[in-house]
Amino acid sequence: MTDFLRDLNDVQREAVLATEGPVMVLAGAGSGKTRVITYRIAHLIRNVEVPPNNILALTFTNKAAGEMRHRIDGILRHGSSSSLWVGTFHSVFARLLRSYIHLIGYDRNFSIFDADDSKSLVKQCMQELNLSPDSLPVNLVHSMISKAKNGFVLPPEFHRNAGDYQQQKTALVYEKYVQKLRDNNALDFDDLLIKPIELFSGHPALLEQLQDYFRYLLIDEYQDTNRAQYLVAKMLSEKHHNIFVVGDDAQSIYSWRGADISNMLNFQEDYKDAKLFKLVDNYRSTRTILDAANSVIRNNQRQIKKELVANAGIGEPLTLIEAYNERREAEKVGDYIRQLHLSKGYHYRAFAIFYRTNAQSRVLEDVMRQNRIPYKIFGSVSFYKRKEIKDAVAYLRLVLNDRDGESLLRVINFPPRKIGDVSISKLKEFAEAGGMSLYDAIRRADEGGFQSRLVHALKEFSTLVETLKEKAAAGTAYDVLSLLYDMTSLLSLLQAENTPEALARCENLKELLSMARDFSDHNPLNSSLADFLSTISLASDYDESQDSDNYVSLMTIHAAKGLEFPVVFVTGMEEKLFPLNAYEPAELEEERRLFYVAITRAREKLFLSWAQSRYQFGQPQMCLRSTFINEIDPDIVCTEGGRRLSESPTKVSAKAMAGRPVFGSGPPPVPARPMPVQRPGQPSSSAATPQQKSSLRAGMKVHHAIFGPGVVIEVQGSGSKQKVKIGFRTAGEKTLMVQYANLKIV
DNA sequence: CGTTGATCAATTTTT
DNA sequence: TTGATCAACG
Repeated sequence: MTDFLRDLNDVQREAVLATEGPVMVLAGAGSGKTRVITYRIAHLIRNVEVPPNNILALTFTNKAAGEMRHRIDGILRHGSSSSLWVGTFHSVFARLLRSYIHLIGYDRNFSIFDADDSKSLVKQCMQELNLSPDSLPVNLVHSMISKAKNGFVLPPEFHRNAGDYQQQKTALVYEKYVQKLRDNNALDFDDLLIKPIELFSGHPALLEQLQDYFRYLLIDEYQDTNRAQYLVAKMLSEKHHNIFVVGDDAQSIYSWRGADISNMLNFQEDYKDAKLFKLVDNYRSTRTILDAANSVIRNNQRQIKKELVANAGIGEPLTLIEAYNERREAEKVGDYIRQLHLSKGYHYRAFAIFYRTNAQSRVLEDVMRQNRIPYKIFGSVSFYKRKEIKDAVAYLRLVLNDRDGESLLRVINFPPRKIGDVSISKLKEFAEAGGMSLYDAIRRADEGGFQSRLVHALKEFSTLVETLKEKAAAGTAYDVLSLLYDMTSLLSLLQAENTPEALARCENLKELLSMARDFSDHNPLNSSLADFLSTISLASDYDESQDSDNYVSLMTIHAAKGLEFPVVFVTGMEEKLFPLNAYEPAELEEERRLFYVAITRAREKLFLSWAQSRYQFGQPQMCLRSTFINEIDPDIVCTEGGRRLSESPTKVSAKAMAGRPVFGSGPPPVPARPMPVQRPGQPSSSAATPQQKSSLRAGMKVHHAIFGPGVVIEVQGSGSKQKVKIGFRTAGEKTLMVQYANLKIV
């Protein structure tokens, strides 16, 4: 009966069996965290005989939720996970809110605004409040509001606590923003966590009903919960106290998004009589890799002390790759991959290349392509963020919820139907004056005193939407979408453009259509437009499981959490890149946890690489090796030559050179090793131009690739920001940035 | 009303 | 370097 529990080690089993009361499992990297949580659920169902629908398991990604379901089905008989509540915080609460949100004055067909939508709403609020984005950047306001929401700080409290100018103004925007969301009958991502709290506080009977229903609450990646999530979990578990959380404080890497590691550190105070289990037996990595991880994380103050214990052999030392610049770095990584692939038989899928920032992926990608190494970049532009997809989805949202002004504005002139900014502002005024939503204003366009051409265009638009609404009432998402494509001739318009981009967009739209069809097929009971929209609003590309294709994986370290690879390259190990500008000790600690995550992804081999110089914002910058390298025991790190770091003669101590541009106005510093020979046919980098730059003088005759011949009138500034005003024979006067102008002196 | 060119800014981003 | 945004044109 309890056969499956034999797969667990002692601590894991105890954690699984402690089914009653609060439990926290501190699960180090690779210690079988998912295993514990899935086995516990299986145990609850099989042995404790808890009905599956009384179990709620919350994760952070859809992928993790899917994985969990899959593994539970593997332990129990297939399909037994179907009535379990397993999902992300966001998707589970979105689903609950569809049933109960009318209690707090929303319509059940609320739209879910993604980050772009909410940003544009913030922008709109700021415009209405006459706040210039120069003194108060939209992004800052948006992130302050989001942080406030994640911390469950509502507008009144935010207003009270607002200190400086920015906070005070943000408080005003925040109030307006909340009001506008309501007018749009929309929730942003953060609302999906906050609204349940508001709902439960105002409706204790409902809360109690749910407390009894979700008798067993399990939360994965607890170190990443923010205050709102903490509160909602606390509310749900208040009655029965069966809250089970799993996490690793050392892998908390989302504090900048409001994740609060205190939730984990204070668990035992928050939940009286909480049991604590520590999983430190690692089943993933070699001892050397774990030694490296342990020695790095030891430098953090704020943590629960634990050291991972290896079960695998000692393994090989880490390899430190030092390269002249980021291009060489990428080439070296490519060389190692090819060599390990050819001589040691590693599949391409065994390799992962990590980087701190997305910008670093470009060179790596170039080099992989040149070397014919199959690769895949994770987390580039999401499918759902593509313009054409957002446009099509906006139609669907509007059909479901015609108060959704964001969506309306997206599609009112898509495909183009001659309704421009001017018409839209007139329409807005009309709506404002009549206290209507924009869509109502459109429906009553003939009363607005608009030009008849505009009235006609608006009527046509509302007829389209109304027809789609009728379809939505009876049909599936697929039906609505295909009718939309038909009525707007979307696909043929794109095909007519006949550019590669237009055809790609066309393909994407077809893909969306087939997704809608799949969705209806797989969820015959919940295939309404609302269900489809919820699912895709809360989906991301990170959910894509790695299929069996054989490629090298390129991703940011954030995206790598939860994954593992036999061979890992951590690139860009440089000061100010990794750790990325850490102004406060807490930030440095988070960067260190990120490094810890990177290290612990590796099973067998770990390479760390850095470049002495790297282009940043188009400028080559001198780089210093990351201090994180020094935190690893030098006995377990080798240079490419095979020497232990501990035996290496020189330690770079070039603090004085920090941040200095490689090619400034003065003579270029001598590189530590000879410059690589410029390959023929390769575009020369800016290294070739400094002499020209500094030698430009007024009166010189120059030649420009586009504007042709001209004479220098004036030289402004120096160095990288140098500009030059040139009178061209044919093109007239122009002021150009010297570094990009590519001028030839005649 | 839609296109072009200048200007400016630039982490990480589970949902 | 890229990309996003906005003013000035056609």
